[in-house]
Amino acid sequence: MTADHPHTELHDQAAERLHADGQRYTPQRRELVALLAELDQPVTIPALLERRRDLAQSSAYRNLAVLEKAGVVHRIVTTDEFARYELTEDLTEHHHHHLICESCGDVSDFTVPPQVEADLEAAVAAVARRTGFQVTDHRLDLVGTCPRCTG
Amino acid sequence: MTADHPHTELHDQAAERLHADGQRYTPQRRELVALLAELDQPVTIPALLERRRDLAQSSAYRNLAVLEKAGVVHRIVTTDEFARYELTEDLTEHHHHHLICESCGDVSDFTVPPQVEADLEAAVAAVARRTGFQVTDHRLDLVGTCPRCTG
DNA sequence: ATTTATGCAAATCGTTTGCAAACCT
DNA sequence: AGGTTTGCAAACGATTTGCATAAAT
Repeated sequence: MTADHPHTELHDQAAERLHADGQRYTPQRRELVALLAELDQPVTIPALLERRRDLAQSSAYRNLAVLEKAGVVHRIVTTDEFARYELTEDLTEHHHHHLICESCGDVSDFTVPPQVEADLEAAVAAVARRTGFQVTDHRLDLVGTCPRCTG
Repeated sequence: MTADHPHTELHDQAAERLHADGQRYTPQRRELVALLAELDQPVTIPALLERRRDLAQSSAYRNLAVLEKAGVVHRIVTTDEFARYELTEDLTEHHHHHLICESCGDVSDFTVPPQVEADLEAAVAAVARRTGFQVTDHRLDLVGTCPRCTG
């Protein structure tokens, strides 16, 4: 992070959520949050470790689990063997969905028009009502081939 | 399977797709397809093995991979540690989405009204055009708690 | 006969965990 | 001091793979 702390609010919120969950916002956890904010795309743990060689693998796994439980990060499982992490939507204030590349495993974000999103929400609510399922999250993933892999 | 073969067409299609992929429709593969048709819900491999004790674990993994590559089954990865398999949509002729229970890991199917689905398709096509991403599949998952786990 | 499928047991690899040292407060 | 976090190395567990046997063509 640079000297003028562009993500102060982000870190404050992260700290608050961790404390609410009885956890500390340690330097390493802060570093993980900063890194995720910087990368702005769901990232695998190996990729995180490559970026920050000072992070111990086991601590990264443990801390991301802690951050997930506190609602600071979101864990995404795609079709490949790696889990990916990103900041939760309400921290980035950016509701979005995922483009999953079957070829390289890369995940990027996209949004749909508010109108479609609203219809989707309504349909989701209807399903919830009908089935008795308590919906906490909806995910719209597009699976296919990213431009880089298409060639 | 019963004597009057209620799923003849299903097996014919499965056989055709495997052959198109240079693979055989062996008895064990047929059994897996029959089992998936019967269960009518995405199932983990341990669950399949429990139902059919005669299936070797490694063969189940291998054959489901073969069936997936041939486009007969679809592999679903949720947040828990097990992958789940179901017949592909165009074999069951039933476009649907998934309700994923965070508590018990169970996955069930649901559909949205045709209108919403159509809007969704259109939005997806627009995203594809805009991003250059080649979309082969879209998935709408609702994550939450199923009625059984709600109590 | 030759290729392909199967089953067992062993290997693989992302992730988790035990434990001792370092770090808070 | 008392509890938490960290890092290393070892353990775990779903999935994959090597290899010898069985089946299919």
